[in-house]
Amino acid sequence: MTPPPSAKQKILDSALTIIRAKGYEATTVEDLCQAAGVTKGAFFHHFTSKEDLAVAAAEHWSGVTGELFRLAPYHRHDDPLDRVLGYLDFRKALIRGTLPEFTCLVGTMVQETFGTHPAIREASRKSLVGNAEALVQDIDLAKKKYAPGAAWTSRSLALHTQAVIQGAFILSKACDDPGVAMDTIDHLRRYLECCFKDPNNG
Amino acid sequence: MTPPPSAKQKILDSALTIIRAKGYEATTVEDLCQAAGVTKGAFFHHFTSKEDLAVAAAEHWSGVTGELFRLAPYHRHDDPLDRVLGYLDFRKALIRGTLPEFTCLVGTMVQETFGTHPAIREASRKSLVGNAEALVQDIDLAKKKYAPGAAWTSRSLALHTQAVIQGAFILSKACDDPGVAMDTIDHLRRYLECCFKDPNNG
DNA sequence: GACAACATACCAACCAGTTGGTATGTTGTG
DNA sequence: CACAACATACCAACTGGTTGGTATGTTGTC
Repeated sequence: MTPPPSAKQKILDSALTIIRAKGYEATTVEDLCQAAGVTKGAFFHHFTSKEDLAVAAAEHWSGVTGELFRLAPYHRHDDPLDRVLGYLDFRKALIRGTLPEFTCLVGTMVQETFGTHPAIREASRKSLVGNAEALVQDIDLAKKKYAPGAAWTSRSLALHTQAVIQGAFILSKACDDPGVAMDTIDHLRRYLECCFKDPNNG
Repeated sequence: MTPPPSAKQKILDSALTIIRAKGYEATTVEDLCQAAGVTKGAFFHHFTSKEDLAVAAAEHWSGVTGELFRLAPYHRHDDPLDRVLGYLDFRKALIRGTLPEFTCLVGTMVQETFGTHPAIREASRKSLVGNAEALVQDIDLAKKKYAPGAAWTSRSLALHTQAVIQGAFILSKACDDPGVAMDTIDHLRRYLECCFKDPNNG
């Protein structure tokens, strides 16, 4: 049924894991080849450079996570605010296992490469902003319903959710404790409830 | 009066700038030596390894930023909530110049090294948690005054502020736009106001 | 047989760390 | 004070292993 995974797919899948565990610079091409079970010839057949692989990995990440959120159950709620809060509950539920398993590839990469690899920065930006944009519509509907006069924009609040989630990962990494990320998402959820409770807030 | 800066100090100061711009792994020992105007011999006289330098740089960073916040004007407010909000205004005001100039050294380093360099992770944790702990007392006083029955702990909220600020930097790096970080700090400020407005919130 | 998908063998550049040395204090002692 | 013994701060040159990337096969398939 499913065709055997090609070398390209195996490299991309390995990249998600290894770069999240070691970072972009510390990950060598040979690390990726070994994890994928292919040779360097195969690697440079499919990618022109290590940077090219990182850009492709960011796009692969966008595809994987985009699909994950698109199919998630929180979209079933009738109320747009329930969908927004359900997104946060879903993000919190994803925090399990080891840190490299639940933290964000593009957040990790952009931290290292924003000043040195513009192509990776841009691919990371697209992924992060794409996640935010998937939220804007529901935030906008909830705003019209519950807080039409609020000072903040839906786009700004959507970007804020992504920033908080990224920050939660950094603190978790520093403390080597997934619980710190969960606590921060709890605070974020409380903020959103607050945003939609009183239209004069903000 | 002030003695000429020693090689060690020059290396540490250079490290703050260069590691923030390029990340830990991409920064070479020679990069640091060149920026500091010293030789590799001097480097390895003062630091046993590149990792050792990173730990020392994180501690240097803690000292520099700790002093900056300790001397900042927001402590003058009589009301503890004003001091907490004043801290956020101060953090926002620090966002100027280029990204490597205002983003956080330890947040950058821990992202790359949490799984590979435990000593750097621990030094980064101490710096981040230290920043949070400097806030806990004022948050606690404000909580007793304005929201004694709130569900959240002062420590958890203090850690949350640090997480949001770190996340703000990541989004700014991805978008190559300091304004994104400012917007996120505005949201954080609104959240804190909300936390202390109604003791039933949370 | 032409072309894509790989594998093998290899290289030049780079990089963390070493070596062997000099110059300038500092300290203990008669 | 004088002077030996030692420590600190620093430098220039070198090294051995690593790394991104290349050049050249080989193999399966249309």
